[in-house]
Amino acid sequence: MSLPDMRQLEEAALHAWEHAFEPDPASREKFYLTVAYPYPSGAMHVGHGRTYIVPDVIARFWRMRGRQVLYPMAFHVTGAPVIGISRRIARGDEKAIRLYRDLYKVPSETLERFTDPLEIVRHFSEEYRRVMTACGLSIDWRRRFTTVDPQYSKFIEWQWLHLHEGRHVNKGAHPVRFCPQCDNPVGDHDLLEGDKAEILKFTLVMFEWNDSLIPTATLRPETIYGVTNLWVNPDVTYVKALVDGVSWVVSREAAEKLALQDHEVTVIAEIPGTTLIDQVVRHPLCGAVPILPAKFVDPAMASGVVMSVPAHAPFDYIALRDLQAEGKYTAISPIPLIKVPGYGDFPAKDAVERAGIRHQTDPAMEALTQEVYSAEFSSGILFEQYGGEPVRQARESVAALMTEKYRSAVMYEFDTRPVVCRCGGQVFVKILHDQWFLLYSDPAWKSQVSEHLAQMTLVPAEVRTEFERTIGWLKDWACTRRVGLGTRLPWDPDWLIEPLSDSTIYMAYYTISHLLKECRPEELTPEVFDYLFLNKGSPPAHPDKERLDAMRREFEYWYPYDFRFSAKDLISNHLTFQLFHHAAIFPPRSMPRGMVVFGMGLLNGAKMSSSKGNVFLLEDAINEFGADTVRMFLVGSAEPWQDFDWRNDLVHSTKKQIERFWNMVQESLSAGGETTDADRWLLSRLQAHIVKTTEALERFQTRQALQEAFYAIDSDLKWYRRRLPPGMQGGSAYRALGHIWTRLLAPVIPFTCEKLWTDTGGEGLVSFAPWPIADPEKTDADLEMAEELLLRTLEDIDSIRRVLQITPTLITLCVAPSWKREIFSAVATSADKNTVIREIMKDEQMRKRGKEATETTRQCTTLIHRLPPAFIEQYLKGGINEMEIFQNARDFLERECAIPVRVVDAEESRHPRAAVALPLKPAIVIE
RNA sequence: GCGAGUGUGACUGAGAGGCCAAAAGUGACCGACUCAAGAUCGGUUCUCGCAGGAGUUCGCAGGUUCGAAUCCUGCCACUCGCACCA
Repeated sequence: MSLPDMRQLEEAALHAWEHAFEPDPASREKFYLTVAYPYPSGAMHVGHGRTYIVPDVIARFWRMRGRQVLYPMAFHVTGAPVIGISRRIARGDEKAIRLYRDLYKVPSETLERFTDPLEIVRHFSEEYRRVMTACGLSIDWRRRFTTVDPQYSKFIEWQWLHLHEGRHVNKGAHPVRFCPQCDNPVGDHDLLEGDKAEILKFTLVMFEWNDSLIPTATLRPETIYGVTNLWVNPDVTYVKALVDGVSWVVSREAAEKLALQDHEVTVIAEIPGTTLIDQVVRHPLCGAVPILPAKFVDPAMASGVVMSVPAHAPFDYIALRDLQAEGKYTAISPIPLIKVPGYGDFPAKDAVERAGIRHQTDPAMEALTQEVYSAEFSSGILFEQYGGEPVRQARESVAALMTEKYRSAVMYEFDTRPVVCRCGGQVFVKILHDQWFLLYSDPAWKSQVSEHLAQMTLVPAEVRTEFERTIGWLKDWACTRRVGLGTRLPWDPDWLIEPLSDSTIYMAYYTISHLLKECRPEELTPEVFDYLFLNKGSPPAHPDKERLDAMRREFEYWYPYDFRFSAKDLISNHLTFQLFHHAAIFPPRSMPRGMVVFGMGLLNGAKMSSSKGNVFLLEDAINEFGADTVRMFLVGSAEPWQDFDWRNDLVHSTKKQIERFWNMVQESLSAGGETTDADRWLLSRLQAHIVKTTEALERFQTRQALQEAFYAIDSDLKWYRRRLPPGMQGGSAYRALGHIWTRLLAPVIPFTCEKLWTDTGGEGLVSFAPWPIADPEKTDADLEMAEELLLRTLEDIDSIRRVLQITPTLITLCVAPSWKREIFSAVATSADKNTVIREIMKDEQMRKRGKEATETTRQCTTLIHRLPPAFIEQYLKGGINEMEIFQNARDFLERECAIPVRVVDAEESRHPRAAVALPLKPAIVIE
């Protein structure tokens, strides 16, 4: 059988598909699906392939179901990454150049132009489009755009004016990780060290010392009432600095940090730690206390000075105890202030003693501190004289009081240090000003989103809890940037809109993007978009009202989108953000309907990663295996939401399977017109496969669909061929099957099927051919059961022969007699297995058989348990005549067994084994 | 650490209280066809068994049930997310 020339076949199909997938509003029902548009900063690998191919399979399926299907694509180019890449390439960074030249195979003359960031996205978006087309994606390329198109910017401006009006954006100060060397905030992925570090908010408690203030940093301001002393590290050099005009004493490091946190700082003098020891300081809430020496005080931690609450802080307790053991400061005793269940007056002391800790440096100290802190926070209550509030509340109220009356300030610090930037510099906390925030923390907004989420279809269902959690967890999002590509904030043009924030409702933009290209950007005022998307106001005085109305119709027709497809790592940002923005901008009838969340990709068992070079480029895969093979492998190796593993050996075998399919359909073209039982059986089975394939695709189960549409039919054909009379190549059903089979597989392997469709006499493109519909008339359950019975019997014969050591010369099948069938039916229909035997024995004929009858009842009970319920149900309907089935199939059975086969009624046989015959399980006698 | 999810035979992966020794595909082995290799086709692939059977398995340890890969509890391992970044 000649194999298809895939390349030629692909070219022919691509030619036929040109402009075929450019849907306009129609009277038919629509199906609008979107994917997260790519950021084209590198070449596509096979992982990307799946992201776009799975939705394409779904798109093609619904198109064949008669829907008007829209599958658009665009390119996300806003943000900073390409700027970084172009800089690295410009400065000759080896690693970047290797990645682009060797892995992504960018020609050197193109690479030279990559010093311009726009060249990078231009190059790769062209590549994306080329490769996506080669994959057979049924995308409407007329609607393609990039996020720096001037029309798109107008759309973003419109959206943001609404967000502003709706009070969803606000300006504020915000602490961020900041690298003074880079002069920029640093994200997680920019850190060499300390990527787990969180920013903690300390309260600076101001102690007075001579003409200066000594700020001690604490997370527990309420413990001020129990302060017995301060701790200062005698080995550290402190500084006296003017902070906003007031003299403070802090560590040198602290002075630098404070300068980044909204303070004007001038260092005046150095003060050795030793100078501070034994000095006396005052605070209105605890009176005068001395400064004591402690080595554990870290100058890099917040202000470098801490207050000591030995009753409640294990570190403080043990440090004081150690000093007192040397006979120093014996006059100081811990001051309790919090009542905690499970502890005495001095929780720190209890904890230390319970844990048997002897020394400050004991590694268990951290955990112990945490234990005491959490206990006090969750169930501690301040003593009456300190207000009697639970710690939880007191923490807030005491901090507020100190800020208001006692000059306390806030200082941010990391919980773990050091934090190091990719450039090697130390990272600090800086307070950014004038930053704009999307107020995702707004409870009203959150609940609006939650309510909508409850009505959405989510696939797989398990992701719902993750979405719910994300909605609850989201805090305000800093949504503006100073650097990068993007649209400027309309009311504050010094800021650029952050790239995740400009990609939230662009699915609406697709509906009109092809028509917008004709519009001059300056015509696209907010009123125009209000009219288009919100049906607000009358059409503004626009030079081309007809075009506006055409756009309105597009939007009204397509929106809302039916499904959005995206990888699961986007749940906690993009996928949830877009719900917030839809809720803020659109009325309920335009809200998204569903989302499908994908798993991640592996390559030969290891995580795919461009930076590690562990990628397989999609274009290479297509060239090597053919687009259909790549498609079939990607949708067939795992369901969309599962992680999948690209393995070359499995891809190879996928290619062979497509070839087998091709051969079988070609072969079916020459099949004869005779109709045998096997043909009726094949058609009957096919109806079920049609139903199951359809249901699977409706649920996005592409793997399941392929299992039914390919492997299940394939294995039916194996049996079919076995059943055909010798010499017969294939009957009428085989021929009919080819025509249907081609359509069932068309969404997955459209290139191959386009050609086969033509060959099998289909009209037009298979891409638009009607999806097969199961014909219940063709289903014959009795026939299917008869074949199943034959198969089971053959298996039984086989398993006997395997253990048998004689060479058999004759097989006798002994069919169960009618009285056994009666018992079988009685057992199968009885509700109570315990009384059934009594019922049976009421019959006189059965009583005569005595022990034989009870034994048969027992055997039937066991057998019924072991057979599929559907099988038994069908048997009870009465259309099965075992004797007839086996008699009719005698030729077949003899062929299979290669020895004579006799079929008799069990009662006619004198062989002792004949007695074990049961309905659906004839006794087999091999001699 | 916190949150969500996953853990099945050599591998990928069905399975959602009795049809389960557990689908399908891959791999491996054996046969057929070939001068031969490949492709293709047929068979076998947990252990034992001279009659269609029995035994031991579904991350680990318990529990519920007449009965558990499937339900519950605990533990272990892996994946994803934890934000100013696409």
